[in-house]
Order: sequence, then C-alpha cells, then structure tokens
Amino acid sequence: MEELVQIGKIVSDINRVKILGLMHRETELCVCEICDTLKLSQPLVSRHLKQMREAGIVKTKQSGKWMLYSLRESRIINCFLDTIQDEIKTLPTIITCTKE
Amino acid sequence: MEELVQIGKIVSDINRVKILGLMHRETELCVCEICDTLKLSQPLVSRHLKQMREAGIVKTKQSGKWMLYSLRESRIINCFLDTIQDEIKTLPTIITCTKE
DNA sequence: TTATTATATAACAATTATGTTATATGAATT
DNA sequence: AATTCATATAACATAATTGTTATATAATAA
Repeated sequence: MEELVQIGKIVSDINRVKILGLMHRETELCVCEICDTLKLSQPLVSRHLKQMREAGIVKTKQSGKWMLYSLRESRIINCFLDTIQDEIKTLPTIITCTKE
Repeated sequence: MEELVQIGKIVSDINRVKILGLMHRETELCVCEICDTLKLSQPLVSRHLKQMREAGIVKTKQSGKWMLYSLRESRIINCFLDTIQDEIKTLPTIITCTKE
C-alpha cells in the first residue's frame, strides 16, 4: 500500500500532474522545456522530477547537458492519465528547447 | 485536473488508503468499526472520512446513532484499489460494531 | 582555461496536513 | 429529563510540502 501512497503523493500536486500530462503527450522532455511550458521555476521542476523519479514514475536519460525525462510504464499512472486525457490536450504547447 | 489532484490527496495517506481498502472489502462500515479495526482514534477517522466525503469518494447513510460510510462508484478509485487487491486481503478482520 | 548553459541541491519562509486532546452535537436508552 | 453512546468539530503542536532565492555541479562552448 505504501507504493500506492507514494503514487498518491505524486498525483496530489497540480504541477506534478501537469508534468505527467506533458510527458504523456510529448514522450520525452528536458527540464527547461517543462519550466518554460508550464511557467515554473527550474528548481521547483527539478525537485518535482526528483520526487517522481524516486517514486519510480519517470526515468531519465542524459543527452549532452540536457537531462531527458520520460514516463515509465505503469498501469496505475496510465489509468490516472486516462481520466484526464481531455485536459492533457489543453496543456500549453511545448516551448521547445532547441537541443544543439 | 484539480479533481484528480483531490483524489491524489486522498490516496496520499496510508490510513485513508486502509479505510478505502476496508470499505472496498466490507461494503459498508460505521466510524467505530474503522477505528477499532485499524486502531486509529475516532477524531482522526472522522476527519479522514470527511475529507473523503468532500472529495466525492464515499457516501454516508445515517442508521440510528451510527453513520454508515461506503464507497461511491469511481473508475479511478477502482483502478487504485485494483492495484492493492492482495494487500486489502491482509487488512485486519473487521471488529464488528454490533448495531442494536 | 574560462565562460556559458542546463540541471541539481541547500536553506529558508509560508502553507498545509497529521495526530492529539478536549468538547460539542445528536440519537437512543434509561 | 438525564444519561449514554456514536460521531463531529475545534484547537493545538508537530511534521511534511511547496515555492523561493542562492549556490553548486557538470557538460559544452569560446
């Protein structure tokens, strides 16, 4: 149950939910794209992503000086995202970080 | 998304998850059954139940001096509960409140 | 090597949530 | 009507979380 509680905690913050939504829509994102798109400070986004990584919800991949975040496969997160499918579409268009 | 954040908040506490688990298994419970079964104080349980009611996750029915709580139908809560099915079975046996 | 860029971490104030103790409400007994 | 039992609410201390500002790290570019 602790695992579910951990996921509940992730999903209990609107900014983390938005980040999840963006990652669901865009597959892979770097930190600055999330900051710019959602108008959130970089340290805040970094911490949210760290929490999500520690909860096993996202995975990371280094690419030069960028850290790319993406969703891990998770039945429960998918279920969760299903219920906000329409709202995910209304999230702002990604402000792309022109890598290289 | 706010609606799901609200549900996330409910699921972010181990005691509320246990209460959800019990209600899922037992259909209908009064406050004192939850307190006794989970060894939690009555005011704490009452507040958790209030939060769950305000989030639209449980419904209530008065029965004499007892207040009976039960789960509302919710796709997302069902999905959450599915993932902890086995753990729900390991929750303590209900300490029944002999109504009347 | 130094500067720049992207990300991570630390330290902090403000807010929110938990669990407790004390008390109030409200229905059923006596 | 007074008491008892079940539940709700209030007030509080403590702990956890958020968002901020400042700074560190680590990779690339100059």
